Amino acid sequence: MSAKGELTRRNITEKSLQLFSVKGYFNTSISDILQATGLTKGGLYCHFKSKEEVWRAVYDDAVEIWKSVVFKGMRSVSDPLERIERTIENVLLDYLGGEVFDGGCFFVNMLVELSGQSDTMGRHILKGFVGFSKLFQSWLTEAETAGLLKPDLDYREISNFIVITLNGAATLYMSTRDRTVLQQTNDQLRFFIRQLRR
Amino acid sequence: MSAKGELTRRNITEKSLQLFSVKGYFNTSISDILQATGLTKGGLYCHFKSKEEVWRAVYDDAVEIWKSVVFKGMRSVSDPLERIERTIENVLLDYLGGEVFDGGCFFVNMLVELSGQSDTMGRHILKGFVGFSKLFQSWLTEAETAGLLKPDLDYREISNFIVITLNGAATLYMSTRDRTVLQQTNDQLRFFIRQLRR
DNA sequence: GATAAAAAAAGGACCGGTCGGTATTTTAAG
DNA sequence: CTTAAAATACCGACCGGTCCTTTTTTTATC
Repeated sequence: MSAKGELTRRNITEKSLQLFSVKGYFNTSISDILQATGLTKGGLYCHFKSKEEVWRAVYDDAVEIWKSVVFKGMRSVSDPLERIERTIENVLLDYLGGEVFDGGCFFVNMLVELSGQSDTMGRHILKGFVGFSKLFQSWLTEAETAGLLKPDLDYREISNFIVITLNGAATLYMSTRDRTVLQQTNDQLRFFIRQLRR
Repeated sequence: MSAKGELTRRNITEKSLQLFSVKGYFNTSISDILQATGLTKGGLYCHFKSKEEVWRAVYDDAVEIWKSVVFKGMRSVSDPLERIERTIENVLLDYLGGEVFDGGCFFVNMLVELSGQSDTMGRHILKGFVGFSKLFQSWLTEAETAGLLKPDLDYREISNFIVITLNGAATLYMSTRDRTVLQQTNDQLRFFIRQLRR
């Protein structure tokens, strides 16, 4: 793969990422991608052997972009509960509010569209959300060993609740484009997290 | 419209409702609907003049079904805060947990798929969610006048938060089919509501 | 209640266009 | 001169929708 090849491949995934975000997987056609990239079919299928393979590359790219926004400067936050608060804020204000992807949250959109349609793709996305919840769980455990938490909390339930709320905010913000939705959700979740402190 | 016509029309909307719920709007083809109903094109287009019109009829049906599940026996609940709790429980355990629609929540699925794709359809769905939030707001106002609430609460923010959480639970349950997600979300929201009492 | 006219429902062939994907050829870079 | 990248033409299948015909149901008349 030459330098030029690498470049067009990146061009394909970048443009496809926005198309999939806005139009969804099924309603984005190969022709849409060709038009956006300025390629022809031969050019595209030289880099990917199917539409689904384009999607997988797009998904991997999207994960990297998401991580870079959501965990920005997170290493320096030592308090695990504050780390959770900051991550939530990054998701809501920087990732969603920053319109990182044109059509809202790529992952939520794909989860809704592809769950029950494509087992493999659906599971692929779900794994990401489960991993996100598990990360919160690990931070809560960290907080527990540091003696920061009230007793008898269900870390899985709490983590799932956070992820659920973030997902819900993504769908409502995508359709309303009302920033107060993000700000208010952030306020509510911050209050929720602070209640966990002993 | 004759008696028989009414019957097949209902047959079309019933089958299409499940198809749209599971496969989404764009990925459900007219052929899918024909196969599910046992009709041919002439038969279908005798009752609806386009795919979008089928969808609108399906949407109206879905609203009625949703209402009948979510507001079941709600008239007899005089305490507005309990009414909110009961409605939330109905959404989570009866509507979502009861698998009223095969593919999860028809409305959330459609909101995600159609927002930004079809302005008219997207707005149509969004209006439903806004109305749901406004209903909670009116119940909170009712609770306020009855002296049940803590002071200085933002009813719009609270109502949106409930709707957001319900939407998030719908997406996560649809993809996991894990009932504990519903039960735990219900617990969290009930706790949240009870904190509002003075 | 039988009968015929009118209307509704359904069938089915067909339309142009688009779908994802393939095979072959041309172009350009190393 | 080799090889990767891109262009082009093409494939069968399917898309939503139209048109016209046939069948069935409803309605009006006797």
